[in-house]
Amino acid sequence: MARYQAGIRTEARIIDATRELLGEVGLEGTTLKAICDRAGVRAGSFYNIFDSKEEAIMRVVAEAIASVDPDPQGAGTDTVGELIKAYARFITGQSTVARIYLQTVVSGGLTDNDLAKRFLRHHERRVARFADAIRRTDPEIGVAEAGEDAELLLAALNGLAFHWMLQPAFDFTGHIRRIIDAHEWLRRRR
Amino acid sequence: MARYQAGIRTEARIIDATRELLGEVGLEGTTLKAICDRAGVRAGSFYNIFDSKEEAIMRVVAEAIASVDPDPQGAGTDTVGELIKAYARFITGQSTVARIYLQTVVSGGLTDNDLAKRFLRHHERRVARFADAIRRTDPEIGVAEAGEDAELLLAALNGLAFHWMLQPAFDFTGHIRRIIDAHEWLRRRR
DNA sequence: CTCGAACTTGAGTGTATGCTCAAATTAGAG
DNA sequence: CTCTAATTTGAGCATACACTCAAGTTCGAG
Repeated sequence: MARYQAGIRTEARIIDATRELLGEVGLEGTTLKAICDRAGVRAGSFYNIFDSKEEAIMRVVAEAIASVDPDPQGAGTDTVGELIKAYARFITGQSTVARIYLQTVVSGGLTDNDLAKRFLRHHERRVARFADAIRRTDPEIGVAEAGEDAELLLAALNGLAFHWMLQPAFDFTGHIRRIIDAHEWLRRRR
Repeated sequence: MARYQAGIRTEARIIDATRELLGEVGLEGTTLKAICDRAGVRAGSFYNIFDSKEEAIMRVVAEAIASVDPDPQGAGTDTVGELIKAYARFITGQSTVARIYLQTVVSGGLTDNDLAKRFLRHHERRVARFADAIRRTDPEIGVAEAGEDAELLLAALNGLAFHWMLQPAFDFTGHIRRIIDAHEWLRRRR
């Protein structure tokens, strides 16, 4: 834990370097050497501040999770459309953090139990947020149905985000508009 | 390349071991030692058959990609509902291969250019397959619109599959049914 | 300015990784 | 059975990995 200004600056450089590397080369390429080279420090400095490389990585992962919802205070007032647009802004606006979110959190969870648990808790909060927004617009639909709608929305959003990450020429925002339209149409079914 | 029966058996054991490990511990845990231990061979035997560890892994990845569509001969005749159900069967019925598909192919693509290209080609074929099925049922809709619908369907399917992989208690098939229903409803809009 | 705490370096540790290679063993054809 | 090709083993190579540690340097308070 850094106490002097110098240490605090070093800590920030290490976190920045870790974030960039996770976004560029994923978990596998984010070695201690790569982090230290990019941050301009030696391993001993790194371990003066962090107990392990994993600690630095989990800091960046936690940051990425926190970034998906840029407006936690909006809970209880926002609409589904606003939530969808906020997600789209996150994905297209902060591509490094978004890449870390998708790659490390989502798929890292397939092989890492801690990451899996962390992501599931986060996902549940996201589903609940969307379901609240759905029921606020349509109070007559049940909690379970709203939850299912929220799951489908989030699944589609995540799937589109993956495609966009792989192929930046993919028309992500166009498909986001279609999701909003489709959601509106399905509302009229009720 | 194995020529005698003994070598052919060894090759199969290595591929089986690689597949299991990729499904259980992902790319990072699939070390040469782990593969050889599980296959019951030494490294020298491995390198008598494969040029590199990567060659064995790409064999298994190619197999996973080929497995997503269990019925390539159905192209031109199948319905969207059938394609969706086939995907669901793939995900729930072969969990090791499905896990490899999602984890290695889809998200591995975020950091590996070869995997990314490979997956994008595969994804385009999948989108085209779904779009064909959509237009077969609704010939009046345009190619572009059918392609967009197909993208959304596949995005949602992939997103749900990720959730199911992370949390087997998640009601994957229930959500698949809702996707089929939603798709039918959106057809009636036209 | 001094002095102790914090930070940084450089050199190293122990272990794991993918891969090589020569000798030993097995397989398969005649 | 012989003999050659194929396969396998065991021992090792070179390198990379996360991390340690003592000495040197910088920081910050008094």
